[in-house]
Amino acid sequence: MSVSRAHAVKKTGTGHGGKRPSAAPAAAVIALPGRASLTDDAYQAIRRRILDNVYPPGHQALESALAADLGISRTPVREALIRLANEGLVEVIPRHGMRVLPVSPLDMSEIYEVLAALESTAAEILARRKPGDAELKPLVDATRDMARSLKANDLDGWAAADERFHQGLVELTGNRTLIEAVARLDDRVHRARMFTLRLRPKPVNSTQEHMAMLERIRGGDAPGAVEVNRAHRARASHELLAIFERYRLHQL
Amino acid sequence: MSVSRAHAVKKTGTGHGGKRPSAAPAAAVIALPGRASLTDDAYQAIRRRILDNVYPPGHQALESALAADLGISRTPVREALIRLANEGLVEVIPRHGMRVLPVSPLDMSEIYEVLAALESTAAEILARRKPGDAELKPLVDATRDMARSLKANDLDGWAAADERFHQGLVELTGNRTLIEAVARLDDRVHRARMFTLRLRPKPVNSTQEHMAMLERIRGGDAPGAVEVNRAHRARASHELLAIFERYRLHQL
DNA sequence: TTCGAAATCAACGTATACATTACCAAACGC
DNA sequence: GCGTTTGGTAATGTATACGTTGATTTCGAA
Repeated sequence: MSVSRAHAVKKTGTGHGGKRPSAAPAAAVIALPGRASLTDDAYQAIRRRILDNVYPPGHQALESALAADLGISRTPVREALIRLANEGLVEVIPRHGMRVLPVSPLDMSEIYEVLAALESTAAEILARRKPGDAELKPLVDATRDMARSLKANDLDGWAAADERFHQGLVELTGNRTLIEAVARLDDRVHRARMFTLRLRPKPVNSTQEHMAMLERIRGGDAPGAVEVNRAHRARASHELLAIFERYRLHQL
Repeated sequence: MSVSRAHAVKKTGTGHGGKRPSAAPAAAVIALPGRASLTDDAYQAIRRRILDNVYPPGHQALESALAADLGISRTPVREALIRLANEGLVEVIPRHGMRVLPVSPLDMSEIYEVLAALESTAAEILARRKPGDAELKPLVDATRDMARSLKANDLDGWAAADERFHQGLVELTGNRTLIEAVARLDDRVHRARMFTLRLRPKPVNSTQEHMAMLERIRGGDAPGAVEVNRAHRARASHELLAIFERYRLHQL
């Protein structure tokens, strides 16, 4: 392997001096324990732009363009793209950079099918365990916030609370594999949920359904919890797909 | 072992030798249609070694060592490791290269819980669709091969056929998201299944249970198919964990 | 004009260079 | 002797270099 020439020479002006893209923040180079590698930064940044629809479905960007945008070199960008591709958010096309993957109605329906299975299992696990009120508080709070937001006509607030409920439900199981699998799928449908938020009738049923689910869980009624969840998810999926159909949204 | 690939740029030298233009158009470097990037090659190679227990759980290897092993540079190795880490097979430890992740009994139990949910959904979907004999043939064949292998005392053959059955079951749904999720989890428990194969009593029940499942699916009995699958998976999971307990296998 | 081959060029895949950082051991102070 | 410091070093994280490749354009002949 390479002989260690180590860090002896500092003289290497050529390395950076040449075309420093002004990225190098010479000031604070102190990496505190909460260090995030540039790869992580790039991953977070790109993922967020996709989820927030800054990079809409179908959006293409070259590695070099992303690198320039983020003020870093191609290497960490490439590494971030590998992760994003693995998670199904983008596709890397050999000579055309990355492409933000659309989610077709078919994908949607597939994902919802899997999500329903996973969340039903979560509901069942919880009902079997009969969690106390303290444990269930996050879910109760989320449901209350949904109702409040809805009353205030705050759709974004409603969506956030709804996500909190579903995420909390899964997290309460403590099954990290389950949590991870759900999170991964949630990322992929996030955009579509946000998009349809304002195209559909007000989600007046959800609060009720969430409360019903909590009731079953609290009472240890596992089959009941599963059934309520299944119905809830089936309705949601159906509504979403109907909107896709109506508005001809074949690519999200 | 080096990744099989034309284009042998052997640079055994010290690595310091300067930057020879390497123009050397000596040999014809014909890229065959079956193009696999070095990253893909590295991914496949490392993954296989993990699944085959060549790199056992806990095994550590430096990026440079892997690169040397495969006869490539660190870059494609790093990219492969990112994928493997994303899939939960390895962990990348900042200054210590990669580490093959063990699967604890807890992980195991989590994964089986999720797998059971996913596969039950597959069984339900199939039963609802009432597939014809032609469609079910792969599953019937796999079950038959399981019985044969078992009779011939060919445990590896049995395991392979069993995997074919479960994989085929999921694939028949056509739900790619489901297929992918299951495959990802299967990778993580593969080693443990192989390991316990010879530590447990002969799997005499499985054939019967698979046939029962097929019967329910064929007859369109969705709840029945789900129930049989659930029982099958629960038994399998329970047996596996019991063996872990008995043999104190706390890290696979 | 149209078709195809050659030239051009952009983008990537891979290799390599470089600087930083955690770790280890030896030196050092008590 | 023992904890602390410090220099050296291995290994990584990131940047850059470079050749390959596929797309695009150019150009010539029918």
